[in-house]
Amino acid sequence: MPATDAVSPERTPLKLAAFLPYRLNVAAAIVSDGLARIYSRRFGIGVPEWRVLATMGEFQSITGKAIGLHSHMGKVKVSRAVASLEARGLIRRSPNEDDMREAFLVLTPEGARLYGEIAPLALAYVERLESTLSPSELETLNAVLEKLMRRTQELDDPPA
Amino acid sequence: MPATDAVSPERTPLKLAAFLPYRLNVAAAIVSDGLARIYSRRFGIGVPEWRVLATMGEFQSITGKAIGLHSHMGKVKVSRAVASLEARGLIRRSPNEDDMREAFLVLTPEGARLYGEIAPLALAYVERLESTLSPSELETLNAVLEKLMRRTQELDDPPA
DNA sequence: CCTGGATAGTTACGTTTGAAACCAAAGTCA
DNA sequence: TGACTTTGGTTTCAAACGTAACTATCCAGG
Repeated sequence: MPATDAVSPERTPLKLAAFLPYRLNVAAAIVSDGLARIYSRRFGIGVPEWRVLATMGEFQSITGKAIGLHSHMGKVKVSRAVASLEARGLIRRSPNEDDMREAFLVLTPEGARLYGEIAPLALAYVERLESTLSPSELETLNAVLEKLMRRTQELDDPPA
Repeated sequence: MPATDAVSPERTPLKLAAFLPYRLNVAAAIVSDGLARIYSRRFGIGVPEWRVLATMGEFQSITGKAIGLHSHMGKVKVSRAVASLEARGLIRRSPNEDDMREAFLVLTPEGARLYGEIAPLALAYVERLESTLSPSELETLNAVLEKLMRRTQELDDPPA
């Protein structure tokens, strides 16, 4: 048996390369970067802007709050992305007469055109990605991601 | 058929909630946050510091460069995380006499103790996570993550 | 040797980020 | 009606980040 091992890092089998949170993060970052490479330089937008655009392509008219919920971004990030897109004339605010706190956001024609350009590229990118997976792998992946998203939030570590 | 639809966002079937890069990112973020909640407040460290610690628990003695490679972090991030851990007395630099540019980093006894505390918690966390997946799901997940990491990097979008 | 790259790591600097404070418009309730 | 709270959204501020520049060391080729 090995000599005194009292203080040295216990032989926990924690290998980073096999550690799920790490692996997930790296995979997500790589995939995300790959996609971003397609739109960031070419169209001068970042991930938050892209998420807002994507959401607005999906729902023609939508409030900032709803964008945040749908795109998993905090209100600060949404606010800034929206401001930036508005400044570039890609979206427009249409005030909600029934509640003057919020406004409906709408793609301008230029915004719609840009979205129409990026979306197919983005779809083609995931197409290429997913084509490396078998149908059953893809199905399982989606099911697993679903479970992870659901399950984790319930795991609000119970007080010792 | 619908009236003129020339400019409006084409009916691309791009639903963010079903879009792989987005889903991956969200899942990774949620999982990562769940884990971070375990160590960030309780032990006052962030993700980069945790990654360095995890790497060092795996390889008793390792250079900054190697940490970066193993933990998928840039040298700046590694440098800062290492500096912070060193300042807190959790790791120590042991100069490499054969190459004075680099130094081997080693866990101090306190560092090892801290690692010994966090690692089991981290492992228990993924345990809980993975227990929601069937063995075959887990296996597929790992295979898929592997593929995504490999494949994506090759997809350096070919010049038009 | 010594001069011109490389390489490990740090520092400087501008950008991005999120928490918390803030603002204005709605709701609540007495 | 008029306080008090809540809610959508913005702003502020300090921390975290990445790129690029820098330092110090090492390694070739001449």
